[in-house]
Amino acid sequence: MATERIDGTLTIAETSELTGLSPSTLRYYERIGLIDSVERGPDGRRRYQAADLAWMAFLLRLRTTGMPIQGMLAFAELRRGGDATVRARLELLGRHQAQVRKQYEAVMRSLDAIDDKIAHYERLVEEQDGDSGRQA
Amino acid sequence: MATERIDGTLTIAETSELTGLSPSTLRYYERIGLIDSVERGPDGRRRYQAADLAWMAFLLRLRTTGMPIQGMLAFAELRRGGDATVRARLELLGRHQAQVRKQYEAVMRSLDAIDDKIAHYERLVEEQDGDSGRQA
DNA sequence: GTAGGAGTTGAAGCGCGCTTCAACGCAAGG
DNA sequence: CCTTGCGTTGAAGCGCGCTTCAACTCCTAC
Repeated sequence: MATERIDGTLTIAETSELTGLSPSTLRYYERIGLIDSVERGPDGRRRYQAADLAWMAFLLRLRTTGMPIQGMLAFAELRRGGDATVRARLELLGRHQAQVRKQYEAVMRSLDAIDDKIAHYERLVEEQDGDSGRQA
Repeated sequence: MATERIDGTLTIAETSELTGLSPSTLRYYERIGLIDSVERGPDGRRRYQAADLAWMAFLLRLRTTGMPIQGMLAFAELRRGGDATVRARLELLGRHQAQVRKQYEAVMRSLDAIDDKIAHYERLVEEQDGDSGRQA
């Protein structure tokens, strides 16, 4: 960290480093309302707080599990609605989870089938190796 | 099946029905070389054979596990190369599988974290319910 | 004063994976 | 003959999730 600030805030570059999101993506997420408008320093530049980082970490988990931006946006909007929306958020997450698990099962079934294909190819390769002496 | 054909071939509509791929997608896949050029009836229309269906089923498994079209295309091209490419195909599939498993570990970790969030919200909801008598 | 580096904005662009469109062909049925 | 339905083609369009670009503003160091 080149310029350590006395408050715990981070520049966009540092936040980018920590989250793995590019500065452009950070600005993009803010623009579309996925991240609440970030505080600015006296120079007009963004200063990310710990709370922002925590929220982004959560967003990243949603993204990792395949939630589309529209879904994350819906969650972000509920969050802005405060305590009254807790139940709705719970439902949103629950539905997402069920969906992820369902998809995961489909993926695993396909992966098993691919396994079979691999086994098939392995037999082929063995035959080729075995034949190499006998063939022309 | 409205018009059963004496050979076992299928129209594009029937193939679409069976695979879940739209006719447009079937044509698109053929155009980009993901599916080998399909035989035509005397009227110039596509007639899908059993072998085509089997290949598509395999492609769908690759797609379900998140392989991008470029990857499937690479596999399709190897397949056209015949027996000589069996080892390369094996490696391609192996790399893909390792990647899928790795990614799904990340997904599962995120899902666990989301579980925690859900548990957190559930506690909140209980508190709200419990407080409803005591609060204004 | 001036150059460099990090940041800002709005708008345009891009790669992916299809989907849609427009114009046409062909065979069967009324 | 003419409509209906299913198919064909090449080209354009689209939604998603960013990324890139151009023009500008600050601050710091020299």
